[in-house]
Amino acid sequence: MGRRPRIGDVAREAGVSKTAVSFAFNQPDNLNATTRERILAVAAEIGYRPSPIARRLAARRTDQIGLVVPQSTHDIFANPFVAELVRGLGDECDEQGIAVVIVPPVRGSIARSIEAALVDGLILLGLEPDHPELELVRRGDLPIVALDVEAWDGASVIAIDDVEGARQAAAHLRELGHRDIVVLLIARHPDTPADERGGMSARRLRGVRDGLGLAQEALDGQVNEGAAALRLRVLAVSVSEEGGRDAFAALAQDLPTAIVTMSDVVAIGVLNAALDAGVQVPGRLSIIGFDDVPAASWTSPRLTTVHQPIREKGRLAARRLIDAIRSGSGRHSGTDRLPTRLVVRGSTASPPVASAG
Amino acid sequence: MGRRPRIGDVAREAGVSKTAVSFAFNQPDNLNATTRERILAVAAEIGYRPSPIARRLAARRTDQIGLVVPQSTHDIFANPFVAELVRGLGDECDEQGIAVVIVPPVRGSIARSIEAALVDGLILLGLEPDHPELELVRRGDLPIVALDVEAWDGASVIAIDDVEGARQAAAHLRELGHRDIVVLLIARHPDTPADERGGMSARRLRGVRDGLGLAQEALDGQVNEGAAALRLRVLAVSVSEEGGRDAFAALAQDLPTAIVTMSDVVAIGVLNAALDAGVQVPGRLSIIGFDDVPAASWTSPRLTTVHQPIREKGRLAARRLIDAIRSGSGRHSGTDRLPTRLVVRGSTASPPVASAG
DNA sequence: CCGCCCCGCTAAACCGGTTTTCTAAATCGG
DNA sequence: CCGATTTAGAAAACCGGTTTAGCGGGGCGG
Repeated sequence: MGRRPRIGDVAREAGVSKTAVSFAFNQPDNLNATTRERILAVAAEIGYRPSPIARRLAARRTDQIGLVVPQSTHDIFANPFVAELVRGLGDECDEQGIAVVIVPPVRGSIARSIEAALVDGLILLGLEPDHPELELVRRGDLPIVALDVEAWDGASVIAIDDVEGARQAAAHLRELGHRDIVVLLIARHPDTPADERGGMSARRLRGVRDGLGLAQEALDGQVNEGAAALRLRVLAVSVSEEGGRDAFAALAQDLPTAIVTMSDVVAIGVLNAALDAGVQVPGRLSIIGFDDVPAASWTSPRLTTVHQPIREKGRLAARRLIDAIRSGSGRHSGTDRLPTRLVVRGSTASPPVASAG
Repeated sequence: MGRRPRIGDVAREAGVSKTAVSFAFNQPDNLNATTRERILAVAAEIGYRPSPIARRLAARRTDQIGLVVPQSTHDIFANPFVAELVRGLGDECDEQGIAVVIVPPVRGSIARSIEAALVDGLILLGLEPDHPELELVRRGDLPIVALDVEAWDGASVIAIDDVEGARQAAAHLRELGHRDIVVLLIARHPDTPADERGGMSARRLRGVRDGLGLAQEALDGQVNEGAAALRLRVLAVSVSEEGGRDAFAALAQDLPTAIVTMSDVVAIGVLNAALDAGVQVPGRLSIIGFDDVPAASWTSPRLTTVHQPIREKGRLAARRLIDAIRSGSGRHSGTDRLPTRLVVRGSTASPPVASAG
């Protein structure tokens, strides 16, 4: 008899039916006050608590939503952006009594973890609509909200104005007079050299080229003749401080006058590596971040960065998803595009007057 | 017929029993290869996918663990410590195919959210064993791991050497010659003025007093006569950059020469407020953090702080919890105490020679 | 006094799977 | 050729609740 008490145990002990016990917990008004009290007393006495899983099975809802991420929890949460996003999700979910569960790939397969996820809906971060492992999601009936994609059939999209943000960043550098610039894109997979073909990186790169006044066909961007010679290099790095440090190390032999990154944490890595190497920021090297996470204004110099409303993004994603879940249709759609803006702080300045090389 | 296909639909369509369908997915060896293929083909065709909830009900496990936090997700994730902890949890959980769900209070009640949590076990953060709302947890049969408590009956504990860490921080200040020090404790609830009675704050405060060579009875710590006059003030702040800024503002009229905090994010807030106010760090004001989150070495000056192995703590918590769940007994115990150590960086120095007042 | 409705509760169906028990047919050894 | 195993899958019980349909009795209006 050491097992967990079930609803039947309470019923027997209180001399009522299972229905009555269920009513006592969920629809008290269906019961005479005396009976209800007796049932609750018995339940308390034998330590009965309705099983959450059984409850959720019958209710056909889990009251949980999943945040699907393309990499391990370890890697993903190295980016302060994600913590901010979760804060935003929490704003909406805590209020609605919905729990957030993290859904990273399990043994390399994101399909597997989604398949097993105990959720009523999904928020997709860092995943493009044509991702091979998402066939199941595309055909499935689970409501989803996709973050930072161009469009997603049958799902709501929360995006930002990537192109404009990147354009402003690049224009800022151009106005300062930079002619030797490196763009650090985000490496989706460490093996993929860069992701210029589609998705967020492509959009932002387009914005950078536009802001620099470059033709878009200069895809490999070696040396490009503008007014003066303009040199644009593109690298892909992993999204972490380490990634930024690695990029700096790789560039140390032939440092540009400005580096524009697609993530503050990468920018911070570049900044720290530069400071460690005795390279002056912004005197010798200008750095631009992206996201405007809180830590972007904790550095010295504080980071010039493209601001996006991360928490608002999370809050909105949760709200759209919950709406879709409640409406019950499964398929839904619509795009919310949130504004970006360049925040000029201390990590950018004009390039050094005598540029070697 | 627009409803989601169930196991029975597949069975009927394939001309087999529900058992066979279940076997096809879970115990393929029990089935003839031909039959299995046919079942899987039918399942794929009609888009059948076993219901995760029903599965988990029958299995009597959710394959989820909860991270119970005492405040809203919004507030909790403002502290980079939490993101680091989650990274650690992920190291273990991702590998084991266990999902992590965040369990914040729902409408102010943490008991309610725990009651509804779809989990096999809980990790308790920032909660003391005598918390009034945890009666259910204490009596319940759910395995739990408590973080940063002295002891927890029937549960595993992962803790650090708080006292020694705080002692080292204080001793460091004493050696530098500071005689006017403020300690910023963590305000558990905004209304509670300080939490000196028990728990982590009490332990760390004890460590600080010890490191300063003060008698422990000087609990209200106004002015205290040591070798030279030693002034120790204690404040409680909320754990966020804002909390640190607020504390600085409150102290601006009567600034100490050193502030020791119980959280890096608070220290960063103090630092930023000081820099904004033109107060030199560490020249005029020394600041010590606690935790050594990554951001502690992103500031300038970099933060002197008490290091604790946060990710290791998370990893170990997850491991202990999963072990307890697998062992099935429910009750378990044991304490892992992880080391702390003072990391001296740039935010501490000797106090200014001519100390006004 | 009769029929109707409402109250308070029960029995049974249901949520959607897994697992145990069991049986018919096929295989095996002797 | 016969009894003992093994194989392949079916039937039914089970996981632990919620929900629907329904029933007996009391109060009410007519």
